[in-house]
Amino acid sequence: MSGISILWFKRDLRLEDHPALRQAVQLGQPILPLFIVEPESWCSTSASSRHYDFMTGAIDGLADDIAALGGALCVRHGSALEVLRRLKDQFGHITLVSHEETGELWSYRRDRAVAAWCKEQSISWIEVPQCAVRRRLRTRDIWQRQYDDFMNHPPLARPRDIPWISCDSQPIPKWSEIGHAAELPQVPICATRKMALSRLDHFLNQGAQTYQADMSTPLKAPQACSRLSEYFAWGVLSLREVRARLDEHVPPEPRPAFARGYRSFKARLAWRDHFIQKLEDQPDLEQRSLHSAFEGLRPAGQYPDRLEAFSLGMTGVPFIDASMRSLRQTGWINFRARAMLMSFAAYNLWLDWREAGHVLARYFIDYEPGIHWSQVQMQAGVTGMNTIRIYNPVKQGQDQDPDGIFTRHWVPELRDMPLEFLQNPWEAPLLPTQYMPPIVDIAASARAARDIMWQKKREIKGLPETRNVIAKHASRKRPPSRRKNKVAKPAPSSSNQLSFDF
DNA sequence: AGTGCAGTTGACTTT
DNA sequence: TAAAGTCAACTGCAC
Repeated sequence: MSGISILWFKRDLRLEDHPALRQAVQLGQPILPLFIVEPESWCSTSASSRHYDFMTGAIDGLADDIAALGGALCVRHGSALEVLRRLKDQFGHITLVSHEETGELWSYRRDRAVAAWCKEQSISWIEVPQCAVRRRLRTRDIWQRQYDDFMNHPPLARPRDIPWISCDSQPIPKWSEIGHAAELPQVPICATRKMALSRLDHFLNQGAQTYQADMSTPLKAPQACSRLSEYFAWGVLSLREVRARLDEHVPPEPRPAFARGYRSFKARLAWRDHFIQKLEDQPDLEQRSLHSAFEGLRPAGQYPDRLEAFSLGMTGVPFIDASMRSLRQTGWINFRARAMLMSFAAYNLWLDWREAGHVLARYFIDYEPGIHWSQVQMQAGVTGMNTIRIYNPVKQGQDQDPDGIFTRHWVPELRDMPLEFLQNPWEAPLLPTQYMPPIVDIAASARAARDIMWQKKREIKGLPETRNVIAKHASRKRPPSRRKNKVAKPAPSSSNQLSFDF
């Protein structure tokens, strides 16, 4: 039987270390490389023009790489099922090969529809994992071993002599023709593999040295962090390639700081798959609280003015506004600031986690559904298994931006505010005239949120659902915190004896 | 060189 | 990846 293999690219836009490509080559049939611009994807509430621009750039890069090997990427626009139907009509016998996607709910449903269609048409669809996340994971107990097994396998070399075939391609639509969300400020985007590799080099030789010290400082984090997340999100770079490079790289000056940076970074790579696995195990993670007790706690649509102020960085809380404006303008901010922003939205502003989560998703150029919704739920305290962490934006500002340079840069209204009151200008003897008063009382709102959240936590303690969530999703690495041994007290020296310690 | 005391530090617990 | 509270040990200082 003479058929073709369709290599369906999704969020795996590369040829290096590409398990699905390897699989397609092994089938021995001509390979049609395909990417589908799916309208459903781009009318998602989480989607934004900056993701689209990045995807477009990555597609261009992939098309160039395929062209360099004598092939041509076929780009089609439309629903995946429709596009695949037409290709089936055109080519007759097809085999579908792709990576196992862990994405938003619409993509889960689309994959189920495609799978059903394949079954009905007797088409074989081979899905291969491209990271350590596993479909139908039975237990979290084996997670660590499974992660190591995958990551310790050497990256797959790009196959030689790929038997490409091609068919006519469609132009990629403009964002205005396909997107729903309002256009955001333009951010500089370079989605090429070349840029990804140059950032990796920079991290290996420079960033790693100050990674741990600077990653939470908004002013220094952009240089100290790897800045590879957006490439991971679209699969321009694989985690395994990066992990391999880390392991073989010799620091320029072997110093403990580099070793610490590498170790810490590697741990974060592992956390990535750990969080994506949660979405794999719970495909509606973006819509439903992991623990049902927290559903309906903060009704959506309750505070449209607060949501708007949050989105624009106009809350009157300096470090929140500085972080939000910076994120909105650049598409990236360090992890700690992300956590703080979500905490502020969920606790101080008491916004529904989905509403705030959508705003952040659209801003993050590196939006990755599995990490994002796991993190949003965790920071909003609705998983039923993580502790409640309420950030104090005044304290965070003082700790993370001690000189106030970052805050003043993004909130120029406070240019002349003395450092002492920069993070809490409402307490200054001379109130700012340009800058708005805070839209909520930070201390009062945090206290109210804390009381409600801990009350809920007490209510659900030990319930079957609570146990189930922990069994299904909790990390097994650390056993439940045990009381540490107290330092043995020295025997109380009975007054004057034995005290001749000259 | 000890005693009493206020203030600080750090480890640990609670929310 | 939090912040606030508790408690005991420690520090500096006056006497």
